[in-house]
Amino acid sequence: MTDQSRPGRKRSEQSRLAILAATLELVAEAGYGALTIEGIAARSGVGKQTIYRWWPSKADVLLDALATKADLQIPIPDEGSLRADLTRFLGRTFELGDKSPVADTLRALMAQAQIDPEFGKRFREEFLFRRRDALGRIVDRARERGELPAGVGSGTVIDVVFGTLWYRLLATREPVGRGLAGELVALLSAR
Amino acid sequence: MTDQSRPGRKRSEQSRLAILAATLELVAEAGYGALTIEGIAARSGVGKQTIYRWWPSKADVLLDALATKADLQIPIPDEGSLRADLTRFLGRTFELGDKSPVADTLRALMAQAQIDPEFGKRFREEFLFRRRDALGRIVDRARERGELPAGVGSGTVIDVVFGTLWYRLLATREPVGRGLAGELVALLSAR
Amino acid sequence: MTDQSRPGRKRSEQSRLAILAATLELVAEAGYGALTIEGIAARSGVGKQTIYRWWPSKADVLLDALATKADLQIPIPDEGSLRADLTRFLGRTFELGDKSPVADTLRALMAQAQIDPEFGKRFREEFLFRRRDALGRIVDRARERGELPAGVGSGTVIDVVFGTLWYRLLATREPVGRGLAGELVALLSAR
Amino acid sequence: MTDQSRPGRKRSEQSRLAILAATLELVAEAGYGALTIEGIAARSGVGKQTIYRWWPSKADVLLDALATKADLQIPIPDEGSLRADLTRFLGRTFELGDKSPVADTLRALMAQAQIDPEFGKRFREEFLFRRRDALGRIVDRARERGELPAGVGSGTVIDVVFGTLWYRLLATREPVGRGLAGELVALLSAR
DNA sequence: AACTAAACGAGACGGTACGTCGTGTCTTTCG
DNA sequence: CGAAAGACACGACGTACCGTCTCGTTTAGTT
Repeated sequence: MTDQSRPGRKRSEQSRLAILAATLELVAEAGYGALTIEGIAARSGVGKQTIYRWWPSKADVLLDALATKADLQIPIPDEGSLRADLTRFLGRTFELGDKSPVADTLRALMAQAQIDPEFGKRFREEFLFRRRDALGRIVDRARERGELPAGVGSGTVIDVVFGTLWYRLLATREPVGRGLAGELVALLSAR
Repeated sequence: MTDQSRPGRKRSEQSRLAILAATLELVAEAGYGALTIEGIAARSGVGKQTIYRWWPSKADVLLDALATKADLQIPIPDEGSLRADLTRFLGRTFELGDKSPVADTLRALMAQAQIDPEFGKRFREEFLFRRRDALGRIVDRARERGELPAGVGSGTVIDVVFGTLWYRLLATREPVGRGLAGELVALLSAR
Repeated sequence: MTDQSRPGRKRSEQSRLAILAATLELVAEAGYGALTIEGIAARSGVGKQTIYRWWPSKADVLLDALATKADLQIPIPDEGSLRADLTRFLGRTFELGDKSPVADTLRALMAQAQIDPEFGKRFREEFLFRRRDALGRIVDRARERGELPAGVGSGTVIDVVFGTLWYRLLATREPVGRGLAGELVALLSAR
Repeated sequence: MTDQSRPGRKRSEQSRLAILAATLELVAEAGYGALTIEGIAARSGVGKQTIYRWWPSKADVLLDALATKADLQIPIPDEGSLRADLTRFLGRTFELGDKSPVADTLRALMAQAQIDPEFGKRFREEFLFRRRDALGRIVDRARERGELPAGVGSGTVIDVVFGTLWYRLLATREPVGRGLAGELVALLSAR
């Protein structure tokens, strides 16, 4: 389909990996604010053009690097109760988000999504909404089982969960510990 | 103390206002990503030095502009019930945050707070934590009245409320309508 | 010897001509300053490598294109007098050099010969010195007939003739009209 | 007039001189083909913008550097005879043009004048035509004294002199020695 | 009234990074 | 195996802003 055999040199996988690796290193070392395309190119031994050819912005490189390194795919548990599913889902999410370099990167991406509208669209569609969909499945099943309080839409439940997580990440910068999972479960369970 | 009468020319209030006005105009016209100190100076007919003299970064100018224009101070209601207090507090908050230019500015500031650690500190202390404190009073009173579910800390309640708001602002970009207030109240009330 | 039947595909005459034609078109359209190998390849529908394979620089392509298009070979007249020979030689030269695209190309080549020493060497040997030799024959015959002023070397006579032509081309950019031939003849004839 | 007192920082003479010096050094070391604005800025410890602010192209920087270093103003002699005036004028010219770095620079400027039409105009008006005017005075006086051959216009005389010099510089690259002056005088004197 | 001191608009300065263009090379596929 | 297509590392381009630094000017106290 997309990989029909075209003439011409093929994209260098080696360069691609070097770019992603260099990007993560640089963000870890000096923060997203100091990340530059020029710097990535220099560190990875690549021409700038090679970066511009394949990614529309440095935030996209970073998102790609994050996705390639940390497998962001979180399995959707199905254990028969909201309590169990949510605990497991959040536990897995915390595991990722608590690693400081991953947390820093997520912060930077969410920030850049606000400042660069084009990237914002991609970030929402390729990252945020996928996570929403995953949680959505869990919530839908819980609703069918009658585990959710009436008067609170499924969308809102999802917003509350991710909202709290992101708020801790962005605003209070407290580690999103184990306790939070229990509190959210308590709050969201029908009583 | 600080404002002891010193010799020399006084700070020009006219320049200050021109800078803040120009800043808001420019953000409204082309977005925060296109905001530059150079542009603010040109638009407001001011030397760049005058901006650097009084604000540490362009985000600080913007925060100042926002505070000067929209009164961000939200009164802390005390109507005797969590339901009433929260509804009123959120209603007042939505009023502000639903005006698109204000929402855009808040998004930009939260974004910049992630990217520029120095500004992040100021933004948290001078803006985010003040809002938290206001809501904290409401929550504390509700707790005393036993209106809150057990097993959920006051901090978490606050995180849930603001988290949901910010998440809608930053991630889903849905208008934070009236309905949300009711849903949050329902969720947070002891049952 | 050199054209022994070698294995492999033969050089494509079609590509060669397309390259030369494209080169002349591009110079005519936007000037030598805007001429690029990349542009020639694109215009002629040829891979860049094909150009690099057969010419050492874009100036060489242009020189080749000029030689292929305008026959630069000027016959050496022998009419028995310096006056007649020189008039005829210069007339034929002017015919060529007054066509604006040819003049522009010559200017560009002489310029590039100054900037790129490698090409300079080739340009001198393959173009400039051949023209010198042609005029040299005329001058030598005139000298034998005693038509040249004493005290002026043959080399200088040639330098004066070509120097004046090139100077008009490069510096004053005046059309090298008919009159000039007469004046040069007058100046160079023994009196 | 032009130097009316304007607000703002003044142009830095130190930077200007550093730029001109660096330019000459770089041309001398690696040739005009390797001269870059970037290189000049680096060598002179100046920002690129400072160069772009004051000169329209690197050739203009070089022309300025040449004019500042070697005083290109050649005095117009008036000794009463074409022979004496011309000998002196050419002698002074040779002195300059025989210094290899000056010769190389002149070659490069004349070349660039062909490739960049904008610079070409400036080079002709600010350099070539001034030299022509100087020689023009000498020729005019000679004409009044009847020292020039009839049938050869003053403009052509000038073209012959400068043409021969430039041709030697650009094409044969022979040193323009003393002998040439004598031969030109012989050729141009009425007989 | 003279003096001092700070803030002001203007704008040049040394820098850094941008995103683009062209170079010359290398790799792949096709004829 | 030549030739198209096109990716690659590299280097320079010319521009935009950064934050700093003079300038000459204006405005307030302080002597």
